[in-house]
Amino acid sequence: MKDSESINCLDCKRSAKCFKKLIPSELEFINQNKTQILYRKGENICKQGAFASYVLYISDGLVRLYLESPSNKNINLKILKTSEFIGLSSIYGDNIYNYSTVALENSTICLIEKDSFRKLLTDNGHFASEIIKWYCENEKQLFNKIQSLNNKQMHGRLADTLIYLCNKSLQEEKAFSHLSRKDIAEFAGLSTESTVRLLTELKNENIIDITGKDIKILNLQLLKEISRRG
Amino acid sequence: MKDSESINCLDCKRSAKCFKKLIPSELEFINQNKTQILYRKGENICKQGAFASYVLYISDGLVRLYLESPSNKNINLKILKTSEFIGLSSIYGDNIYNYSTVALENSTICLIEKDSFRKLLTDNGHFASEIIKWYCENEKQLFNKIQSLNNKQMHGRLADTLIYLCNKSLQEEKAFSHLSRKDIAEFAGLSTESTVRLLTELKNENIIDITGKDIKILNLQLLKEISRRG
DNA sequence: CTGAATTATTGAGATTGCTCAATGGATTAA
DNA sequence: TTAATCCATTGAGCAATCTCAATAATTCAG
Repeated sequence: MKDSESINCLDCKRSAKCFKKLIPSELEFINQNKTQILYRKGENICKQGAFASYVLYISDGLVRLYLESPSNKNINLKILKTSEFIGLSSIYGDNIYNYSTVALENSTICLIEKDSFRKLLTDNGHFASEIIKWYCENEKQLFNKIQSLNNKQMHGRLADTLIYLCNKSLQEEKAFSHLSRKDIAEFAGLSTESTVRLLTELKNENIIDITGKDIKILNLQLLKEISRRG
Repeated sequence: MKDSESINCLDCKRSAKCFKKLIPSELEFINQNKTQILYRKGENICKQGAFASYVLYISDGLVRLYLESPSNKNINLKILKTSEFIGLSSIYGDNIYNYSTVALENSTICLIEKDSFRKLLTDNGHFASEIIKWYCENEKQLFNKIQSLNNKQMHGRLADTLIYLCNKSLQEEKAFSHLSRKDIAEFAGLSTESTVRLLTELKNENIIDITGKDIKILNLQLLKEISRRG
């Protein structure tokens, strides 16, 4: 978090690819219909089930997205970074968020009026197409998650999680420093205890290196093999 | 399947809501860039991993959509009916299908050139918005699936599956008559044997009624309670 | 109609991964 | 610094669910 002063969308240096498809008047329109808010580390940016009036855009920050369940057993779906959207899935349909998000570090979020966002979608097919690209990629990730949860046992699931969390862009964000063992477990769909046990195992086999909270993959090939075998 | 003669899109009586957003010249454009194919019961309409050049549209039929895994353990995601799309998630991104589909009964499928479909999306924001509506609904379903698989045990998962498969529109299609116990199990993410045992249990408790392949819910309230409790 | 093949059902034992409990380490507040 | 709290780790037992095997029922081809 560098500043909390509201940036004009036309000057925004952290704008997503889709915004490049807008003409100046449309960008100005968004600018008129957005608010910028600073969320502090640990604060919920949106809550599953809550009324969704805005599409959220991460102007600067790091966010964990997860599904809640009545049984108090959550599932982490992804870590979102600067220039990513939250809540695109609530543009149409029920007017509620389908998931919760929490700020992993202080984050500046742009709240864009949903109605305004919709107007841009209908007015500008190029903009809408970029959003559809996002949905395509997003769905692929959800399919991966489903396959991981349904077809793999502990080892495979944790391997999938580690491969995801160690990807280059999350490494840059030092994602692990913001995640507890419980968080990692909730990515893999495991109990915290099982996760700890497996992590120790992987460390002893020199497949990963653990330094404090940080985890580094030493043998990616082998980890991928574990993921593949399930 | 009533006929296999290619219908002109402008005359199509089974067109999805999004097509209503197209102007006649755009409909004609689709008409020029589509082919219609009859798939017989049991045939694969698309295969996960295969090259995806078309967006598929069910002109008339019933289709099961599932994810495959190397371990030969599949997951059924949904049953698609007349006027629904297959493969919308492959419009952008890798040029491959992310899932497989199989015809549950003889089905007439329209294959629409992907490039043409994309052109309509960029040209017509209202059309694109309808597709985005589809994605929103679709994502919600996937979240439900993830929550069901990750947070619930056998009873809750099977309850979810039965509630889904017994919904009014699938009832009309006699979905169960096309599904084996294994298919039901792969909806719930259970082994076939566990599924059979649980079904018998539910029948003995008069929560469902089993007549041949058909299953009817007798006590929806209780089934929902089982789903809720997980 | 009849055997062959597939699908459904049931039982018993094996396995996976969870829960609970205890302990140690780290971080925070005063 | 010292509690107090929270998080991480480890062990042991237990519960959920799968796998394997045997049998019954159904469907299908000729």
